[in-house]
Order: sequence, then C-alpha cells, then structure tokens
Amino acid sequence: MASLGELERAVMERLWASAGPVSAPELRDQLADRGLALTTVHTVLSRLEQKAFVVHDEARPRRFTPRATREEHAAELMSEVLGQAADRQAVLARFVGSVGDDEVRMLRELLARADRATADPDGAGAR
Amino acid sequence: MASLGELERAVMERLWASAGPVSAPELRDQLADRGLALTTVHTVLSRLEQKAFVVHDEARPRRFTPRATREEHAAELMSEVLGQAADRQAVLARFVGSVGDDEVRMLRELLARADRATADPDGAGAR
DNA sequence: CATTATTTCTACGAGGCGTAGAGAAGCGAC
DNA sequence: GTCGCTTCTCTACGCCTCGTAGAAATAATG
Repeated sequence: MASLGELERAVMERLWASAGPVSAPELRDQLADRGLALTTVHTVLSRLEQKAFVVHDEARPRRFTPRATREEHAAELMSEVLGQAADRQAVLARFVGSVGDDEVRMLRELLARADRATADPDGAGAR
Repeated sequence: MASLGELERAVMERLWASAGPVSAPELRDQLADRGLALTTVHTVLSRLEQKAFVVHDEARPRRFTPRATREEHAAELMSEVLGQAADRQAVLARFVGSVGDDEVRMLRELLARADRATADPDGAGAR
C-alpha cells in the first residue's frame, strides 16, 4: 500500500474524524493552525485520490470521503505486513508477545466470536 | 519506524536470509544480478545503520548483522500500526476478519500458550 | 614499501511531498 | 447576463530520501 506524508496523514485524520464528507475549504479551516493555502489542500487531496485513499462526489464544492475507515486502513496495513512474511506463525508469535494484555484479551474475545460464526454462519443462534 | 527503499529492503532480505554476519563484498556478490559497485553497498549499509536496522562488528572487513530478525521486524511493524490506532479493538476485529483460517488457528494456539504462561510464569509446569 | 581491498566522504539525479501561484471555471447577487 | 468571489486545475519549485557511484583515505598483504 502507498504510504502517506505528514500532511497527507493529517488530512486523512481529519477526514476519518469527520462524520460525513468534507470539502477542501472545510479542511483548510480545520487545519487552520497550519495556515495552508486552499490550493495546497487541493493538491494534497488530489494526491490522496491518486493513491486511492479518498474519493470525491460531484457536488460543488467537491466533498471528500475516505475510501476506508481508519480501522480498516490499520487492519489492512497489518494484514499486508503479515502477508508478506514467510513464517507467519513466528511473526504472529512475536506480535502476540509484544502486544499488551488488553489487546490479548480483545483477540481472545474476537477469536471466540469468530468461532461461533464459523459453527453458525448465519448467526441465527446468537440472535 | 523508518521505512526502507527498494535496495535497502533487498539488502535486509539478504542479511535476514544469512545465517551469520555478512560483509559488504559478500553482499555485493550476492546481489550480483544488480551489478552494484561496492561503494553503493557501503552507502546502503551505512544508511541502514543510521536507521538502526543493522549493526556491524569491528572485524576487517566489517561484517553486518540485522538488528532484529525478519519476524521481529514484521511483528514490530504490526504492533506499531496497532499502537497508533485509537480504537484497537475495531482494528483487531478487522484484522482477524481479514486474515485467513490458518492465521486464525495460529492465533488461537498462541493465545492458549500465552494463557498457560500467565497462569504459570516460570513455565515450570510445562517442562 | 607497493599494490590491492576496504572504508569514508561527497555528490548527483530521480521521485515524493509540502507548498503555493496563475489561470480557468462555477456560483450567487444584482 | 455581468461582476466579483469561491473553487478547481495545472504547473512549479525547493527539500528530502534513495539509488548510484567516484575520489580520497585507510588498512591489509605480499
């Protein structure tokens, strides 16, 4: 996956933090502390679009939406790293070992849920 | 964590694939298909050292060793991505959902092991 | 010591990214 | 419909990273 520069990341954070689509002028205002010109925001947005991080609608002014949620993006990155590894088990072992107790608990719970979903694909028994 | 360029990554792969420390001339030979000058290899190695990806000994010629194994590195990357996320549970949920059955099995096994380790920190009961 | 191998220092070109101006195009007020 | 403001597109430029390597210094070896 393409990586993001500093400003690109900041813009993505704003988009992710927003409930709905956001226009370039709105982004410029939300990033007012940086004192960016509107055209700068436009440039960054078009680069983010090239990298398939955002899409825009046809409204005027154009409003931009992230292609994935922040969480989807993070999970994609993690999967990508894992997927490139030859010895996935070793990677996962290190990962589980390095992550905090909270995360281990979360994983356990998620795996238990995945278990139920596998045994009962429609989830009928859980409703 | 700093990211790696194309050649930098190729060099790391070579180092990871090697049993022990590797010298610059050896690396040049192992990457012979690229036809690199020895100085190019040196430059890359010193950049990798700046980024703390490798260390070298004091022998002559200098021999280079990765700071972490390939698996440690991958796990670090994954932890880093997860660590930066606000909603880790959501990220982990997506991650578990996107990963294959094999990986889910591995995770289950690893968590079970972590369980035993927690209940029995010295691992005495497992020996 | 002379020659060869290694290491360090410096540099340069390409590409990514932060930055923004110039000019075109759309939109609301009159 | 024209005017003025807002937005959008195109182009550019400087900095930094990375692939690349020469030149010069230093170490090893016969």
